[in-house]
Amino acid sequence: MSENEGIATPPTNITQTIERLDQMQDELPKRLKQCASFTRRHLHLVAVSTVSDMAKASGVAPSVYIRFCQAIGFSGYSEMQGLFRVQYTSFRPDYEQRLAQVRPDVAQGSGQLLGEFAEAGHKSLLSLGNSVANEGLNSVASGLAQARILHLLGMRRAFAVVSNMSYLLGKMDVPALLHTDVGHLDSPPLMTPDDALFAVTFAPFSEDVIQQTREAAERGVPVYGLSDSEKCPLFEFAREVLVVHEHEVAGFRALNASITLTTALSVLVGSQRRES
Amino acid sequence: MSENEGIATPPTNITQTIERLDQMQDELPKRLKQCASFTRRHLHLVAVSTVSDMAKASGVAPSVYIRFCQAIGFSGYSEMQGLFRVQYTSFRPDYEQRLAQVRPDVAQGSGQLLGEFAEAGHKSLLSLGNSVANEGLNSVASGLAQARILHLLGMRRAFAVVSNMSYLLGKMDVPALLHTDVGHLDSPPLMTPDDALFAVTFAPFSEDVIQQTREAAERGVPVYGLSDSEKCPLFEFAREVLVVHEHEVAGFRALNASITLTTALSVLVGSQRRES
DNA sequence: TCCCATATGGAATTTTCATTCCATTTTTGG
DNA sequence: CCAAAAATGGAATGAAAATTCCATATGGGA
Repeated sequence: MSENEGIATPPTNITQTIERLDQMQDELPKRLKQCASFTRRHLHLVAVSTVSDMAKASGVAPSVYIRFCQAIGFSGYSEMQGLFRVQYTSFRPDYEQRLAQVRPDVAQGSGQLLGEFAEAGHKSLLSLGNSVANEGLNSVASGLAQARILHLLGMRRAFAVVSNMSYLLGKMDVPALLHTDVGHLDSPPLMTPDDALFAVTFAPFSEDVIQQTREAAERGVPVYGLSDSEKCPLFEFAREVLVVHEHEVAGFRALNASITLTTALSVLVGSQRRES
Repeated sequence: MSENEGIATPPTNITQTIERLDQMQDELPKRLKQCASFTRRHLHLVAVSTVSDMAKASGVAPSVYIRFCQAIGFSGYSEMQGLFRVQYTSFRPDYEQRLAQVRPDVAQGSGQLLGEFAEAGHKSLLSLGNSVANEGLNSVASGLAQARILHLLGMRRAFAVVSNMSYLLGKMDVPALLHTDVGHLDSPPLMTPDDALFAVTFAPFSEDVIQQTREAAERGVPVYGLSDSEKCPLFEFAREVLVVHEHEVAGFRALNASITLTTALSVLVGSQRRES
């Protein structure tokens, strides 16, 4: 009988749960095996789902799913769910009470620091939604979509942004050229008025990027840009400049808004190109 | 009275929820403000907690917390929780089939698309808070901080991530080397057991990166990594692997969680180095 | 083929949780 | 300092979820 079999020792962490899942996979009856299989593939759902949800998704009755939890060693679904919830939270009501009062601005530990950056990320994404950028996004996209070759230019902090664009555009078969050799002489001749240049530069603005972009504009190349300031020199000669604001933590800025905006932009360019 | 005040329109996504939270912060009574404050800083807990949990953590009675949810515009806690839970359920059976027909979204317009990417960004940052990654962050940071030279490796989508790290670390005078020549022979000899290698690879995993990393590990180089899957081959030979989940829009993923995590990581490494 | 052990699904029960209600406290305006 | 309005916390209620129970189905061995 199932009463006195295995010494129902409940797994104490996710790792143990996975191990037991894998090891019992074979010796379980059909329906219970379904539970094991689905659960193994969707572990993350346990924390936020009810038994009926998990049962339905596994293709079994709720009671069966509970029996499955017990077969694994838990007393029931609740205990298993508790394990997954704790794993997600690391949170102690009693201790947190204090923190609820005051908002510490300075990062202290690492968890703290990651939290601060996540918070800054949320803020950056929020201002992205409010920003004027949205309006210009479409026209920048169509400007870039018409280019024979799309040149991407960005240094220092901006380099990650353009290299991400380069990857995305390449994936969508948009001819894009990531310039890594700013300052060299071989780049300008590559660009023609049939092309387009997308330059990214954040304050303090890279002189190389500005110079290169200015020259391209003077040669008749359509220039578009992304910056974090209205005072960016790009405004002087670019057809359109998108502006994002990245919130900072301890003097450092992540690239959430820039990456998100340029990812959307790249996808737009890709889809506009496909249409024509 | 509270009956006819505010046009109880419930927020329909994370973005709106955060906005409303920020905007109402001031005009709320004391206890409700506590709820807003705590919730704002622990958004990721909503999906996996009960009202009593959230109430206790905010330092208020459960009934108060529910009143807070209603002040925000929700009908109650359940509705609010539902909003935060759906982010986990995005690949349930029903939704899995939709993957094919996501394309049409792109055609809808740029504002739409940007908004979707921003929303996906919020979700990614939330799961970053939930992720087990946090725990390992510290140990990865100290592992990397001890390296003589920190080697950075990542291709395709991951390249933007490591190039951003390269910039940040350079700015903090941490000796970091961004490998752009994966597959060439000159790289391996550069790495010694005194160094450390940080590799980033997302599914489907780049064979070059895996190969290069494996060789380094076999040569005694401490290896750490970042991936978006528990099945990443890096787990076989890395000392520690951080895992993030990026939400996608129309089959494309922005890098919010990855960039945020690695930015925090870089800053941690920088500050740990400065201490020694 | 028949019997027994085991597995299964749905209904019944119990527990937990969300929500509302109300008495008490606190704040606001005069 | 008082009255009226709002806010608060705890107890009561209602809803939903977890768990158990039991009648039925299924499969393996005689």
